[in-house]
Amino acid sequence: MKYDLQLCIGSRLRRLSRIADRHFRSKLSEFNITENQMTILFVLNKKGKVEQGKIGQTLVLERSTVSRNIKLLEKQNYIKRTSDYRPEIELSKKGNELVQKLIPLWEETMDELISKLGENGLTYLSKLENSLN
Amino acid sequence: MKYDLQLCIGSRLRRLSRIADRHFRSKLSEFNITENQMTILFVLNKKGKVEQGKIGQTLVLERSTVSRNIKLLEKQNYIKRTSDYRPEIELSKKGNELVQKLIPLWEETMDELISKLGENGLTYLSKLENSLN
DNA sequence: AATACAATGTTGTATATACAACTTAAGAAT
DNA sequence: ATTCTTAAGTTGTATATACAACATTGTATT
Repeated sequence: MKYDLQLCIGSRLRRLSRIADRHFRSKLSEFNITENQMTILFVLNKKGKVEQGKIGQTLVLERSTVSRNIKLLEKQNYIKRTSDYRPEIELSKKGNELVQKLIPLWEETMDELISKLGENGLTYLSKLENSLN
Repeated sequence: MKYDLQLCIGSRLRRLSRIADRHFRSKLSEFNITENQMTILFVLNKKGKVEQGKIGQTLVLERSTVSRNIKLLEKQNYIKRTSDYRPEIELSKKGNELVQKLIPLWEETMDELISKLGENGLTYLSKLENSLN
């Protein structure tokens, strides 16, 4: 083999994302949401009322993934949607309150991860993102 | 917020792994296996007959994930297992033949990705791995 | 050897994701 | 305005993963 198996870029990136997710998830156990749902709530917090598709566009998520997550978040009354088709989504009051609780936890996790990654870690991550598209 | 949402390390690593996976997957459409199963086959190709747990250890995969993948690979007769409990796994003849076909495709994909990542990309990835644990 | 504990494997449940098929609406072209 | 095309949303199916519960087997202690 030209490269060693351990070099497999796919397998390694998958592993890295599992590690990072574990950090975030450990802070979310008391809330009934996932890491992914957290980032969706943050998008809504930042952008206000947006079309559903805009969320996927921001986070580069599949339409189906967004669709299902929206449904899960709505079930817990964290978001509101306007029309039936091509709805606009926004945080509910309850969702807003949740976001206020989540932000410090997310920041703690980011602090943890950044301290692990070191000063240059974020730069490396950005460089990977810039080249991989 | 202390950090910008777009900086979320979890969300970004998830996205990167999706991108890399897409590259590998596009080469796998004619075979009935996934990226993850491919790496498992490669582990078996490299290590020969191993305990199932060793696979998870090598790739840092959950026991349940390995268990289910083994089952899927066995269903297609790509691997053989010895005993019933705590089995030893190895490639079948058919599995070996598949691996021989997969290796060049995997290498092509690695070439693609490495050319995108640039010379330093792999170094950055390694640094991320070394710091994130 | 018998018991207790630890490691390993399996299975159930829930979400993440890909991809395809389908539905519905919006916009363009006439 | 009607028709056509395209974009967006939903849903079905399959795997990836986490986590918990459970089963099985090895190992250590006595």
